Amino acid sequence: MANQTTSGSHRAAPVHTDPDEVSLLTALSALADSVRLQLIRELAGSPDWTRSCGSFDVPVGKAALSHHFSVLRGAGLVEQRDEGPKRVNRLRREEFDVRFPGLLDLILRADDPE
Amino acid sequence: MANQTTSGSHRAAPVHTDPDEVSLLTALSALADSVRLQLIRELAGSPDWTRSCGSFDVPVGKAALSHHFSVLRGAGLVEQRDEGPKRVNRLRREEFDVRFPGLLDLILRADDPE
DNA sequence: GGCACTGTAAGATGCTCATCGAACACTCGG
DNA sequence: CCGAGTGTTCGATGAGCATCTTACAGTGCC
Repeated sequence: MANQTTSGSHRAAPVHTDPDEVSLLTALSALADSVRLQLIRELAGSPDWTRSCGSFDVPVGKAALSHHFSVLRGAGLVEQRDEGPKRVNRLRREEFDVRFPGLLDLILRADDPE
Repeated sequence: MANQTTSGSHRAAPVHTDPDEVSLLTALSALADSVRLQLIRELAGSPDWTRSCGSFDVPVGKAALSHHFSVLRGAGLVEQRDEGPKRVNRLRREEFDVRFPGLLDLILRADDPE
């Protein structure tokens, strides 16, 4: 079989959406959730491809977690790749920033009034 | 009666929230709605204090419309003032931009892929 | 004062979505 | 080949929210 970039996996590849095809409403809806914000921030604090889905400290079960990553993929925010039994993540900084300039920076910088 | 800045109104003044007190999640949630996006865009295209609530071309009844404006006020996006029987609006561009730099510009510029 | 106009408040409804539990699929190491 | 670890899918559940209808409260004009 064609040797894939990652390392041959026989699993169903995760479905990605290019940021260019994402509507503003979709992007905002994806970001308007505390769990997903937390995921993005935590992901931003780690090097690319170093964090598996289960390695995030969020207060939801793994089913919900899987759902959230699906939403983030659909919004062009996260890219995933299978690495052995794990699915590792990468924040699509540049690409997303081209589509929605400044939005990601805003999310990562914002200090909330609490 | 005390002549107010606007012009004396005996009505309950609309409750506003300062953008500084708005959390990122609140702002994003307020923006993650097609009707409210439409309101903001239409409002941005008109001079301040020239648009009454009922003057917007959105596909909802006036009760829902009133609700949406309430959400926008709570997110520090819109300021309202009573002018006679009407309630006129103003987009809080500068103030909101200080709290969330670039966000409003992003919303107003974004061309959706359709 | 009465009436049209404008917007809010309250209650009901329906839909979307975040969540969970359980079952399943895949990978890797013994 | 089994078993532990990882993640997805499915069905169900519950909460939140956008919406509507109806009723109500101001405002201004005749």
